[in-house]
Amino acid sequence: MTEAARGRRLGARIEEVARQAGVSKSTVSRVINGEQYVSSRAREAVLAAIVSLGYSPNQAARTLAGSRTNCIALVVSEQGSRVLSDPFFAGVLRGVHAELAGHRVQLVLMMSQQDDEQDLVGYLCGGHVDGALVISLHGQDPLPQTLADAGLPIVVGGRPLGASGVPYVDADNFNGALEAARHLVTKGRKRIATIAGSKDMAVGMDRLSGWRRALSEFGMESDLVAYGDFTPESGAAAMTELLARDPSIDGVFVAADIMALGALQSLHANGRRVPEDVAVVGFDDLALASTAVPPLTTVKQDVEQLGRTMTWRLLAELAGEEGLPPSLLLPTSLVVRASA
Amino acid sequence: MTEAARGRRLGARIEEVARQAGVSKSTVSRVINGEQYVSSRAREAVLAAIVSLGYSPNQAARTLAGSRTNCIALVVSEQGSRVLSDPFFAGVLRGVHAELAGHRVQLVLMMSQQDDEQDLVGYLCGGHVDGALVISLHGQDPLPQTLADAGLPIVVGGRPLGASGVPYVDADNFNGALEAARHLVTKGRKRIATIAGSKDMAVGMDRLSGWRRALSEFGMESDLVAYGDFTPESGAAAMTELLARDPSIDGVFVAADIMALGALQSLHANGRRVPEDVAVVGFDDLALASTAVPPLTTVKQDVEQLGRTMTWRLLAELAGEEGLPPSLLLPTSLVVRASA
DNA sequence: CTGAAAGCGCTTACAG
DNA sequence: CTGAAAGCGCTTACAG
Repeated sequence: MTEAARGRRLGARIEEVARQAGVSKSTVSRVINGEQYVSSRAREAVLAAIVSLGYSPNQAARTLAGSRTNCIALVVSEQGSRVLSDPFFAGVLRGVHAELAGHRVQLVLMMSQQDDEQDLVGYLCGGHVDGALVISLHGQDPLPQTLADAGLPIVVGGRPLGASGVPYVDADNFNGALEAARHLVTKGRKRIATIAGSKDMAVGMDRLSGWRRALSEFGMESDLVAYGDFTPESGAAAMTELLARDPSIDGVFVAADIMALGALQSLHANGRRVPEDVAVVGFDDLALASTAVPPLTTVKQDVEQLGRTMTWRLLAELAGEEGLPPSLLLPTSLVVRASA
Repeated sequence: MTEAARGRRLGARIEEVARQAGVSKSTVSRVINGEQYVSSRAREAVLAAIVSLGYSPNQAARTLAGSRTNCIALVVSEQGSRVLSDPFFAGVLRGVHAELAGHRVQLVLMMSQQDDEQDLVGYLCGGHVDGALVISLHGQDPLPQTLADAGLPIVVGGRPLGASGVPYVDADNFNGALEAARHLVTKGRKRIATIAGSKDMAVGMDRLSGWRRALSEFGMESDLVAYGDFTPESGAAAMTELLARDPSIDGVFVAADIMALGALQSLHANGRRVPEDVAVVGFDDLALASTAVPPLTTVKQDVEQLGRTMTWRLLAELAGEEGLPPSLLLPTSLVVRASA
């Protein structure tokens, strides 16, 4: 490896900046770290020297000397391969990146493989990052609790089931589903079913609760529930099951667009017209919702905003802000298209 | 910030490992770094101590002391927001991650915003990473050359136009396009056009060259060229233009599936049946190629393999391997579906 | 508001 | 094959 690649002999040291500015290393350090008690004369001299030398502090040295690492991790707790193609992941990543702009904080991407969760925890808690954003949790994943217990500042994307008291940001799934189901009632639907997500994920449960609440508001029975696993196939199977249980179904709230796609296929195969015979509302507002046949009425969640808010929350905590809300819910909105 | 979050008081130091193993810090360091001259007795004692203490070396200290950082960067040289939703990016990321597994090398994700390329270069060449993977270059981006000149080991994804002598990995665009065009000839097409990618990207030019070569093999004229910019709209516009220039077109090679989608729309709007009147071949084999109407015959490139190979090449260079090929071309394969 | 000095946890010649 | 010592480039009490 070349000297340059190892960061040696490349650019100035803090010592040279100090010399050029006519102050001590301590003062340069104070300026770099934005500390309070520095005379404006010293500050200006240091800033000028930094620019003229093209000085950039050595992060390894800063970290070792006890300050922060200026790195945060984005931890994807799941089979990495699948998740990376997920539009959810892409949206979150976009948001994280947007929020990080101008913060001089690097993003380290980590994926927990089943076999090396020990390594992951060791790395994260070993002082290599200042904090972590954790997304894509399945069921009762112990990771957030483990990290939080170790004292690492974290923010989870989506309400974690296995951890309490851990800060998280989530879409307002309950109210989104509530609005979706109300919309179906408003459209005159009398027999409204739902295709819910997995029982071991908060996102599934929260959307189911919202649907239940809406029906109970109108004194309707909430007995028509089938479960899927966020695949089109499971959506189709659930829809077929529901139609068998009650052929008079005239409305269905599907807890994810990806499952709604399967439900549309099943409805078509069973001779139902959408929305004439059965109105369908999805959730997420993926790109494919608007190109579905018919275009899907759905609940829009802003995934990029989720990434931004998680990042903001974490950076705020790292900055020592007090009184931060432990968790945050992002509003959703109903996007009405042809399917309901 | 808590002590734990700063990496202090958490786990053992090299000193404690040395004490427990009954050797010096130097020897522990040698074992950790897999050096040759360590007695097997010492090695075993150190390994045992490491396990029993749950020791994990402090990366900042290792970096500062002059060894490598064990971080590589994935640099996305473009408006981050767009790229992240791109299936190309997702595929590369998947490959990079897969190849990194077991290497104890962290991935730092960086995106070059137009305004802070200076910062980017400073960070990358400032000794914070051992090397970089650079993807998504538009036109004559000077970034690869800049990084290479600074002595940073890099591997570029896709042949860079603005840099010579910089190692890169790319799909074999020339031969892929050659095969696509030959396929059209084989199918009896007499008047074959192409919709090429932007002139300022190697991927566009290489695919165009392959198409040209195939037609020349058969003594056919390669005059029907229109250019797009890798959007469906540009594909539709280019197709419309081509049909206006020569209504007798009966085959078209489109340099990207995403543009082929637009071309299909244009053909439909102009009353052409696919493949009866005009046969269409795309490139990439995106998921949407198989669900297009009609399903698209296309040239498959393995994007995940691209990510893997880039990573392998970089790690090999960092490991000091000699005689590595400066650049690598990955084979493509024709996937025949209904459109041609 | 400022500087001298110690120390962060490793690696690496150097000497043996 | 092994150990003692210097040094990587910063930050941080401490004293002024």
